[in-house]
Amino acid sequence: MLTKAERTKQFILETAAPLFNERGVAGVHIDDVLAATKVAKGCLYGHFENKEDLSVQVIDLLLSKMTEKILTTIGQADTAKAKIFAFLDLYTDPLNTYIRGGCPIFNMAVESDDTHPIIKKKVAAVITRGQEMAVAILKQGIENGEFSTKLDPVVYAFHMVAAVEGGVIMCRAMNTAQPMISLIKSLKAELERYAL
Amino acid sequence: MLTKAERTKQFILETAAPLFNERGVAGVHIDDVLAATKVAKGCLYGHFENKEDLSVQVIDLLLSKMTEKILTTIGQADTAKAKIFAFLDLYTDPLNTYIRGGCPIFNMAVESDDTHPIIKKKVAAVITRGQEMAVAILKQGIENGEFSTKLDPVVYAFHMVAAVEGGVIMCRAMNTAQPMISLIKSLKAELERYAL
DNA sequence: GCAAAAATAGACTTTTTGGTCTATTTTTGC
DNA sequence: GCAAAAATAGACCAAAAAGTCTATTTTTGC
Repeated sequence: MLTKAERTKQFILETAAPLFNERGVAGVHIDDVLAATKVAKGCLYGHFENKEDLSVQVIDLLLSKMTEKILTTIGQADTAKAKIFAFLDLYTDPLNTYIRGGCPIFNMAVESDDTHPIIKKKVAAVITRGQEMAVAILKQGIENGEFSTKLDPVVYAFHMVAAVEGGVIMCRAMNTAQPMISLIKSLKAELERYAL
Repeated sequence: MLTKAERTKQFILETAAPLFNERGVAGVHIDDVLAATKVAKGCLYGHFENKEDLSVQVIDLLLSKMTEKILTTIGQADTAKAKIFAFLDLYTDPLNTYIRGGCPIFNMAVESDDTHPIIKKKVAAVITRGQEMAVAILKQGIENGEFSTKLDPVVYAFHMVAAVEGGVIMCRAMNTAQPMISLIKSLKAELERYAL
């Protein structure tokens, strides 16, 4: 079992995570975190060196939560096609995301690309590993006869993630989830054109 | 001709624009703008009420520059297909964007969706108008026999923009422009499947 | 060339934010 | 039940950021 101190630290991270996801690193202030957690300042600074330290650990949590969510989702499907479809279905409700504020991976990608090399590197790693995994699933699908060899896994993997993540951003900006339905359908149809 | 005051104000906006695009509203400080423009503080505050005022006017400039860029680009093409292709080709180099820092529309969409209703509204309007325009072009293409009636303009327009913008974010995070080539090719191929 | 307009330098104030410190209280886990 | 660990309240400090003001210089446009 976790010690009280470890539990408190975890609680702070979990509570701060949606704040950072919604407002970005530059948009969150220590007082916001104190207000959200209702923890005393001394307590917070007992667990984190400074805002930078807190930010990086929050981003780590956000990224690992998303990764885990995706992994367990596709882990529950058994065919390559089912895995990809299950992944796509994760994006059906962009106004009400798994973690409040949209997809943390892309939120952090946008904020960090010109400002925060440490976070940028972490985000790049997550995106790259995600692409590799999607590619592996699609290759597997080709090998076991689910998909035609005409399917280019690298191209489809990139296209799929780019579309679905771009779609989330558009939907959130326009305040409507509706376009995601046909987008996901269209991405599924695209893949199905290579089904055997 | 513009008065000196008007030219200075415009100069400040133009110089501050890439800063805001790279760092976001919360990430830019007045001193950054002063350093970039080499203008005196009194001068800046003579042209803008406060940071909020400056920010909103910078965002207006960013959005209108992008809109204008897209409009002139597709304006130079004459068929519906050529217009769409010309639009897609705008995204070939995500590491070296028209305005430094990526696409301002999506940068601002991500930052503002949970934080800045005024900016969010402006961004939503630009995205919506963009979608309407793409749809109009595609409909035109169907009417004049370029595309089959099986093409769904609304679905394709959303899919196309979402993919290409999501692709830009991924490429910038991973520091590579390469995947955009095949993404754009793939979006063009998708459209071409409806060509008559 | 001159008066008005614009910009400068930079000191100054205010507000916000980040971070420290201490004495006290609460909680934990044996 | 008790000592150690953890958390609190909140005063305090430091630094950063926003914004004001003034006296002076530069520029503009007739």
